Amino acid sequence: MIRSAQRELSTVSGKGPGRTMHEQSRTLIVDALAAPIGTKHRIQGWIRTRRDSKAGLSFLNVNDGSCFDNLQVVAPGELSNYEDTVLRLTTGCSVTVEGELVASQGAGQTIELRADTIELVGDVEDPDTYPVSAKRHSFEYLRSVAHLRSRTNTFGAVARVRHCLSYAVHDFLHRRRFLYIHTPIITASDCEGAGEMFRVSTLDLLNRENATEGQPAPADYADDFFGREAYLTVSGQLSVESYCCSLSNVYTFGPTFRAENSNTSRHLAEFWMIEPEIAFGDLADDATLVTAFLKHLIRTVLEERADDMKFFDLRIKKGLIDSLHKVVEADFARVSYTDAIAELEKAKKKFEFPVKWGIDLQSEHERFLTEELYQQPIIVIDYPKEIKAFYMRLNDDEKTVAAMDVMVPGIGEIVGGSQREERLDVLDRRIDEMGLPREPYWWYRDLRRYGTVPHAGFGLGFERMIQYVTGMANIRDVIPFPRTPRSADF
RNA sequence: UCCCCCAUAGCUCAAUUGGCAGAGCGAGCGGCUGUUAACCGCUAGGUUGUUGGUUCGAGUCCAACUGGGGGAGCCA
Repeated sequence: MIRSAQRELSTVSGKGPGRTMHEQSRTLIVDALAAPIGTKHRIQGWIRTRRDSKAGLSFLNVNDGSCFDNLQVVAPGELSNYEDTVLRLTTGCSVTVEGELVASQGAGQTIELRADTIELVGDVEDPDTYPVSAKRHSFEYLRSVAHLRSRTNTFGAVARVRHCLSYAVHDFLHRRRFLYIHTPIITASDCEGAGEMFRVSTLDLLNRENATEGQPAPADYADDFFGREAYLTVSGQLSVESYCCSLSNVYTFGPTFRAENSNTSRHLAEFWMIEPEIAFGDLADDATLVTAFLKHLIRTVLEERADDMKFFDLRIKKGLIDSLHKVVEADFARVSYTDAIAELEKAKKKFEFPVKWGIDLQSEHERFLTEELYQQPIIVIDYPKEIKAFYMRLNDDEKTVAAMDVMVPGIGEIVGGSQREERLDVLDRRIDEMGLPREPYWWYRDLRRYGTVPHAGFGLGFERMIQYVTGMANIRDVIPFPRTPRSADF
């Protein structure tokens, strides 16, 4: 596919036989901007703006997504197609430009490409209705043209930061000898216990073969594809625990699906989650890992995407870079749930939800703790067992479990984790207490019957991390094509 | 799912008590200029989200629906 697409493109630009990517004579703009003056380049990208000078030349800002900055192309009036092509280029047109890098006479940039040839690859049908014209657009509007919004500064920057973070996740864990485990997307029973699930089925619910008189027949999952009910995963954790109990340090990084009817700026029906799991480790190890992990991600983005981060700092959230630097330097505060409740009770602030030991922390409580009291990311540990999942390890006080939530200013909860209950008798007791059936967990319980080990892990919401790092207010703007209730366009 | 708010030109928004549909940006054309948030002039651009209702008359008032935003819950 790529080969033929390249051939097509090469034909359009009249450059002879097709080339594969690595043979291509194309210079990406990120490389062109770093190349020495006097070198010749062939660049390809999309026009951001065109400015004409009646001194007989035009300026084209061209972007190809390889970095934040555009390359300024100077188009001399002597070009054979200056009148009929260059002067008709509009925002969004794709072009191939060959020329020489020269020192720029203007302000805004140090170098520019003086064009020898400019070829129009793809025209813009109607500049008046081009959806991402050269003006400010609201994020709400851009969501309705999600197929084109990556051509804007903001969404290009988000995509590059997203890639950088994604790469940094693998890099950090790989270097610490974690193995990347591909846990299943389809799960066969509702035993993951993390909320509403999407059903996976090949049954035609609207046209049952055995429907009679408009009366639908009852579902019989024995006839379904898997011969039983199946769902999209809400977490890879239980699966990855099994690999943890043999390969030691492991992680998942994949799509996750929640059918919750959540309509907020920090929920998606389809999102990506990173779930490391460490063997022979406890909650303290888990907290140490998550701290180093988050710091590494932030540090990497600040270094490798300085161009995009500068933009976010300037246009999206003032002071963003400073606050991220502080996070990298300061240690995260670790506070027990019990102490956090005490702090909230002491606080002069009036909360809508009254504070009392045993309650789940509400948004307003989390915000107060991380944004006002500590003013940095905090790790709250040891929650009451009643408000946490069955698999979390029961502490010696018999009242709390070894759970942790990491909350950050502006987002709230970004990580949820725990030490897992490795004692079969305690696990069984907890399953019973929560009114869950033991049977579906047979394999999970097996892990505790055969060479059980203390282990712990956490789940990091990848999009929330991107939000935190970029300052983007809405989670729908940090994933290419967001899926939310009543919305699955593109 | 609950509460509040919104829907008018390609986009962002105006429109007086219910009385002729407006501006800025973007776009097209022209002028000026090694330009870069350019600047100056002209032009085009509308079934006011959908359906129904009240009224002599509805962008404006009422109802339902659809879509969107903010907050809450659930969570990552």
